[in-house]
Amino acid sequence: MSSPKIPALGYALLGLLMKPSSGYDLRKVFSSTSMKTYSGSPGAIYPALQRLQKQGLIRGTVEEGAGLRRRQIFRLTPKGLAKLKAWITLPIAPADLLSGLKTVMLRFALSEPAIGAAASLAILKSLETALPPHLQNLRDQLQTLKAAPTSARLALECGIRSYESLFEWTRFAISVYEKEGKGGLS
Amino acid sequence: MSSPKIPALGYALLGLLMKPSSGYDLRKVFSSTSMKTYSGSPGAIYPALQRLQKQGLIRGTVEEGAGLRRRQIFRLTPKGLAKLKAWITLPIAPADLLSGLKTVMLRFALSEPAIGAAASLAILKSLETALPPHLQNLRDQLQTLKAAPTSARLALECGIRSYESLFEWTRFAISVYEKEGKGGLS
DNA sequence: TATGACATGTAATCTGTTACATGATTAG
DNA sequence: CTAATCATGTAACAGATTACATGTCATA
Repeated sequence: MSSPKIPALGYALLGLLMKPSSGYDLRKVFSSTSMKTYSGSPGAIYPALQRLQKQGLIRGTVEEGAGLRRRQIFRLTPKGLAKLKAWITLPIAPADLLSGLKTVMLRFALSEPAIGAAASLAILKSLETALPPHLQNLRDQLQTLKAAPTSARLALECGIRSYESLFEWTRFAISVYEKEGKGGLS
Repeated sequence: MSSPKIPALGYALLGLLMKPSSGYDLRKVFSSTSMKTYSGSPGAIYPALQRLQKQGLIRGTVEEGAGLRRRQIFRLTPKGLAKLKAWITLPIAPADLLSGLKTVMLRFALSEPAIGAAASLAILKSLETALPPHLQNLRDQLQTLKAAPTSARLALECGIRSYESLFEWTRFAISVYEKEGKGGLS
């Protein structure tokens, strides 16, 4: 009925808007951090903000402080926060692993400020169980490439190593959260 | 004058067409291997093939063998092969590292069959020199995040680890090619 | 002859890129 | 006063996704 799919950029914006910001602020975040992947071009951000506002997920208010340039500050609405939380807590599908991990990592990065450490741990645990089958998949593919050019085999091996490294990171991150839990934080 | 930019999917198709194939063959490759990232949906592939043909980079011929279904086989033209080679040998820009490595890895995977082992080695060497500054960048960013939520810091650390693992792979791949070189293989 | 897999495509829609346009404010 | 930067946008265009449409061949 009422939910036109929100693209990755939209969720990135919702996540950043947990702290109220202007479009220009958001552009700066995108272009100064490793979130560049989500594109900081004005032609993407401003229309995206308008769409989110039209859907009632954010609300913009024009600042009118003395001597200030016209600046519109956007804030999450309750509905927007709910959408964001729902997206973050989505189960991790095998397809999420195939199509690059940017999306999953964005969800993880936002999980703690948006929901809490428990949600972060949940994502990590489900990553931990989703990764081994996927790795086995890739290793099987490598077997079928014995006759392929060296560069093709090496490229696949690069992918395998990167998922292995991701797996190790996952276990490390889990241990961080479990120590934190003992310490009584959050 | 005559070169409308070719998107990643276009180059992926050119690369696969070093071995003449039909659109359906290509779709199967995309959906059965880890090249799924380049989308194997018919609505993307068939228009892309038409564009490449319009640009004179590939040429399709309808197979008419007895009892066969209508199948169009596409082949690289000399112009298409030249374009592919030019793309593969492009210098590796810092921006290529930021925007995910899919593109670089595709170029590497295709480098050997398209050009030869020397081209593969060249890509690896330029990766080896491009990576350390980028890694330093990421580590600096991590320093500025000391006050950020744990999950945000961990996410960045995941990125760092994945680039470290890529760096190790690069050195490994270089050693593979250098051994091969000694062995006298092309 | 009806079903399902093969093989190719088209149409509507959405999003992002690129490049440009606009106006306000500060620095020299 | 002029130039640069801040801050926001718009317009034209290309490409991808989704869903549907078409026709052929093999099998039951």
